[in-house]
Amino acid sequence: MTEGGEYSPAMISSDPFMSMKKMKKSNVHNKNNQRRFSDEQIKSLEMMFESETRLEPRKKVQLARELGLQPRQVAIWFQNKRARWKSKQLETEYNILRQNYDNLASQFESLKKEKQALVSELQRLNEEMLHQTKEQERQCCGDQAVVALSSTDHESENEENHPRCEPEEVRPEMEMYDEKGHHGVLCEHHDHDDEDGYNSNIKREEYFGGFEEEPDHLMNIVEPADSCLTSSDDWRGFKSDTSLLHQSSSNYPWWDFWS
DNA sequence: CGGGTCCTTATCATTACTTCA
DNA sequence: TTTGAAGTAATGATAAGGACC
Repeated sequence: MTEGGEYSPAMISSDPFMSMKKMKKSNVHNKNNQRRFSDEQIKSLEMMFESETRLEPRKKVQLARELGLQPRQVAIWFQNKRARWKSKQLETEYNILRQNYDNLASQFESLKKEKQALVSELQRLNEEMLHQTKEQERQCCGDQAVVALSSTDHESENEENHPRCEPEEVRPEMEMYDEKGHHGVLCEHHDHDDEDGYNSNIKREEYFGGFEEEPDHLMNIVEPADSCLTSSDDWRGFKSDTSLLHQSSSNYPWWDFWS
């Protein structure tokens, strides 16, 4: 079609199946026979749109008269503007949410690593402390060891006749708390002895179990959320749900997953 | 309830611009 | 460097269907 709004020969001959309706449809121009509005017209329309995205009929007619357009054209311009503005808004909001998500995922990863490092450090310190306890027991109970080993009633030992425990000043150091605040006191268990006759007084599996099992335990809990957070497929399917955010941030601290 | 108006959404046709051989 | 075809984004307009009066 030509700029002047006439049916071009190419239009008619190149597509014989094009309906008259469609030919007419693409042939509507304003009174100046321009297909696109002038910069001045666009500027005025934009300004009006900024102040109100919907035009009152009276204003529409007035604006159309000022710009030399049909009221219908102004209405259509506003319709298109609203629709396209809306989709742009959606895109912008999506990008913002996406950026927020990326930041959170990144923070989550660093915290996860930091937490893992702290757990390892805690485990190392526990083992070191255990070692020190053994050393102290060896030193302070060395003389009694002979007596203890010579006893024939080894199985019937109980708390009362078991004075070989740590000196008082050591006990507080043996008290431990895991991440949940569960209290673990070394030397409270006397369930079994080590092969070398030394009662470790600790069920290591019980005390460290939480830590040793932790990777799997943690993964069982964290991974689904993790994969959900990092999977682009899931992301695409993710519905923005602010109640979820509120739940996780206020009612249900996310760090509880880690304990 | 039917008609008119306006809206949203999807789509079309055209223009202007960019890319690339 | 120039040029023309192909691709693409922007834009003005229409149609369908729904909501409201």
